[in-house]
Amino acid sequence: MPRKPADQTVSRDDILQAAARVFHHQGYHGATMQDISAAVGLTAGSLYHHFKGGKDAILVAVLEAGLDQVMADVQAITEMSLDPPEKLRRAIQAHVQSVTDHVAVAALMIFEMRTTLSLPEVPQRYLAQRDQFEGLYRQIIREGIETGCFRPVDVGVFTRTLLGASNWVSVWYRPEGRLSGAAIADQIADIFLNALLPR
Amino acid sequence: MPRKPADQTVSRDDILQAAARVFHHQGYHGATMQDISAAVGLTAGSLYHHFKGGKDAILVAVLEAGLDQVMADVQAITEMSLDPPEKLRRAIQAHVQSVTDHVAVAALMIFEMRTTLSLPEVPQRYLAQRDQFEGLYRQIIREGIETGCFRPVDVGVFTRTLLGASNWVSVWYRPEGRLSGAAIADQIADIFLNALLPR
Amino acid sequence: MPRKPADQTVSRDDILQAAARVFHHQGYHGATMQDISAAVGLTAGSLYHHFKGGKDAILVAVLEAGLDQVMADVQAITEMSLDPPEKLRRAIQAHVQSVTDHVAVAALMIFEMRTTLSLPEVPQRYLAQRDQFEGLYRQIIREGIETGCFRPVDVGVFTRTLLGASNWVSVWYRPEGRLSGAAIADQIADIFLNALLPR
Amino acid sequence: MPRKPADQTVSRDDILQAAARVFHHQGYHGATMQDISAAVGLTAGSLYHHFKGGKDAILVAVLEAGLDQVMADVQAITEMSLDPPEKLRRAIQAHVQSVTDHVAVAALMIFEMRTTLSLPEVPQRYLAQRDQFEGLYRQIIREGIETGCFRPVDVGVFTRTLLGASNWVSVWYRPEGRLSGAAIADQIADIFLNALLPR
DNA sequence: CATGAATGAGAGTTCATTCAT
DNA sequence: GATGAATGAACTCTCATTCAT
Repeated sequence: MPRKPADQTVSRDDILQAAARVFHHQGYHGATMQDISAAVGLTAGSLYHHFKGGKDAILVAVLEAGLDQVMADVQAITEMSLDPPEKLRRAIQAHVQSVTDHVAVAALMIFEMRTTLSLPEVPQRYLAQRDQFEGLYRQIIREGIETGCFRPVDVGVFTRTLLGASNWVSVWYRPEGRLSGAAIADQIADIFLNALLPR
Repeated sequence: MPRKPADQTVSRDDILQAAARVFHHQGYHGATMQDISAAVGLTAGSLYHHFKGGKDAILVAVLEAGLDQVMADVQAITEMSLDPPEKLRRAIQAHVQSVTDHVAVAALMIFEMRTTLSLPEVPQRYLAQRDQFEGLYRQIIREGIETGCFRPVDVGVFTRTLLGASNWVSVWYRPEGRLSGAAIADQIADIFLNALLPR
Repeated sequence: MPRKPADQTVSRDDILQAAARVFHHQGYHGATMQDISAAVGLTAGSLYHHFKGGKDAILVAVLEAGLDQVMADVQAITEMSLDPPEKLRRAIQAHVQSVTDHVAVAALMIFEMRTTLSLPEVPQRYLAQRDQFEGLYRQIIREGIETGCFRPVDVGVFTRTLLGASNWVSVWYRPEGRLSGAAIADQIADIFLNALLPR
Repeated sequence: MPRKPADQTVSRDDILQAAARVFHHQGYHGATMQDISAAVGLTAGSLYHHFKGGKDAILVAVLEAGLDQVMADVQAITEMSLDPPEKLRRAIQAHVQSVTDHVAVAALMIFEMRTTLSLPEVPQRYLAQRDQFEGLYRQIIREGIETGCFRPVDVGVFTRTLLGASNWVSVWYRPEGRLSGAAIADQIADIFLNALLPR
């Protein structure tokens, strides 16, 4: 018994976006398929027509899409011919702005990363890409130290400190807040650049 | 890591520790009352003799205990008569070491903070304490800027950047890793102190 | 085994055959409307243009067609003027060969006969025809006993024993096996004829 | 919110018996966990306390228990020192009576044997035991032919014919019917013994 | 005729929680 | 205090079926 003369057909991307929102508000476990389907104007059963894999698959798809995007942004910067400080600054800015622009997805990457994703086999690719992303930062920092632009620091610790701080923005950023995403991005870039300044 | 003092009566603290471990491994939602009770040598039903409130209450208790502890450590430092840089360094060191010493609990503070805790009414006190904790850092930084020890930065952004980085340690720290908790703590303190150095 | 006459219009019989195959492989409940429609080159919804009654109706149609056919074969034989032993032999041969020639349908008659068909009202006619089919055998045997060709046996038990054995062929017959359908049919006829031999 | 001061504790065997009944009446797919649990005086969820494996596991357990039992009965007879005709007679009698005594389970062995059991990996053992059971009959018949007690027949076809007929009893036997299980068993044994009589 | 989007009912399962013993 | 049987609510997922296009 169908109904709904359909305002518009539902696309796979509509679902991904709705799911990101719902997951963000209620958490993966707190969100039901009903919540997600309602957010896109369907009933729970109908979701499975558009998205074969079920709840897990939706989460993974959301995360992969999100990561693909930041990854692309940051990678583009690493391939520019800039000196390490400038490269790092722009990378951080791009990264943080990406976080503020897509808080829902960014938050998911943090909060559903561990237990939700550790069981299945699917997201192996996702985790690999995460490491690769971290590698981009490590590379810039290593270069900067070698060329003397940066003072010597433990690359591993520094990179993760930087990543933790940047990701964390998704926890406290509020679109209606005092500072714009860009402003925050600048500030954070500034903090870490200063931290690397040779004395 | 002793599990059970063997045939001894089970204390409330035994449960808290076991729960922290189980929650850390499987996540709050992935952990069943059975898992927790088994980890402490009881059956699920018996847990309710110790924790009236059930699963939620256990999580909140774990988190509150954890936060109380870090809070005490850091607060003690803020009350010492030290100059802001030294105070900040010691605070960060204490904080990060607390994270590495109790990774399970620290990780829970991050991962179960949002959706798990947003529904009930109980943890209002917990959230308040979190803010208070953040306030300790803000205070130090503000002081440092006013006295000219630190270069001027946006206190809000800086504090959260610092907190994000410190909390994030619970995600990547491995006891058997290359660096000790103390070493990591030193490095992170170093990074943020440098970031505040007036030019 | 042709599946689809390629781009030709789909006939009601195509569906019946495909359905028989699919039901046989996966069982009635294990087979979805998609499976059936795919086997005939349609989408699920389109099946309803051909079979108003849905899945149930398809099964019933398959079974009725199958039963009609065996029924006709066996009935033709009963109407010949042969002595009971010869009549029985030919009936069994026809029946068993019909089973080996249409294993899928024959198996359905066994496996979906009970629970699947007991609920609805439709197949009343089908069940009546089954009884009638059994009656054909009973008649031959009764005649044989009365004329002294067969030793006296309990007609009811004997008939059902015979039917059980013949139907059961659909369970173990393999087209690529050691014995042809005809050979098996001969053997089984032989067994039951011998069983009826007066001592 | 438990209720039920419990007339008696529910045993694993209670469940198996209830399940056999329910499966028999409604078929495996037609039976819900609610039906089964209700038949034993529980709610659906409670079944999982007593039977970890779910619906599949229940069916398999029912079947295995059933097969174990017939197997034991028949095997005991094959080990007696009797001449082949007597051995076969008693085996058939035991088998058929076992069928009439446990119609529900016997019917399940037929009707849920194929599609229901073909998917999982568990019942491999069950299927193996089925073959072994068939082997018992084959052995007796082979012996009888070799010793000249039986006329030569195709052992494979004969055995399956015999098994089909015996199993089929579960389809038409009615406890309240004209003939007792024992009487039916005698008749069927009689039929097949006669069929093997050397001319 | 055929499609495919959509539905809605229902099934199996899991689990926090309770309470008599 | 501890147990374990029992509950019941929820949730994910499947599928026959319908209907606008």
